[in-house]
Amino acid sequence: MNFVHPSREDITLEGVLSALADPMRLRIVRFLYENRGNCASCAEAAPCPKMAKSTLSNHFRILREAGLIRTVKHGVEHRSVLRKEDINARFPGLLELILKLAA
Amino acid sequence: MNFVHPSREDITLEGVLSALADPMRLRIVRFLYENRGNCASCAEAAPCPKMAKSTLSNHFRILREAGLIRTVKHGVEHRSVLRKEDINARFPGLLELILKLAA
DNA sequence: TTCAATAGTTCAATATAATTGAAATATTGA
DNA sequence: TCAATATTTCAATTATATTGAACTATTGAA
Repeated sequence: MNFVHPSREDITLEGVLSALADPMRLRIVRFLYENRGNCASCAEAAPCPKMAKSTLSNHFRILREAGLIRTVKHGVEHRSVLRKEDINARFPGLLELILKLAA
Repeated sequence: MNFVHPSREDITLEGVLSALADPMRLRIVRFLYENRGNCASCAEAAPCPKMAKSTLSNHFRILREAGLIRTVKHGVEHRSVLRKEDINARFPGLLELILKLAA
């Protein structure tokens, strides 16, 4: 169960936009952003308590495949960080603007 | 056959992002943007020649319902304009940034 | 070491959305 | 009146999202 992450160059605008177009995923990203570089488990970053685990897991997979987060195993948890540098290198200002506008 | 457009306040970030997350729709929006306020028929703004008419029509519907374009009948054509002012009033800088980054 | 608890993932089923060809609608010009 | 044009609507197919249930991996306690 090791995760596949796209390299920085493989992050696409289409992928980023469609990942962020979902309100639940945007809330996950905001949480990670405000977590300032710290990892968070899926449960910690969950956008709402009543969401099915499998749905949450799927949202994390979409964020991961879009290149927005990086996930590593850490004991029984899977911890994710926002790939802020990669996203800003590829699409400068986009992440911050979207988070600001979604406030 | 008159079109329903959301009012400025009803334009949502989610709607705008998911409308722009499709490469064909992004090309339509780019075309309209570069058209500088001028209307364009569906056929003129078509992102690729081989796309089915019904698919194109559906993309215009999605753009319209997201509040990105305004469409009016003009003879046998349905002409669309980008709702630049409305989008910028609601989400300042977003449209220009996405178009720039997608360049 | 065994076992239960925890955290996520995968699977299969259902529900929702996108794509397309074909048929329908509306407008104009001959 | 009729054919041409531009686009929409419809129905079928295909793709994507959501969920509960079963599965996997890791840890901590008895």
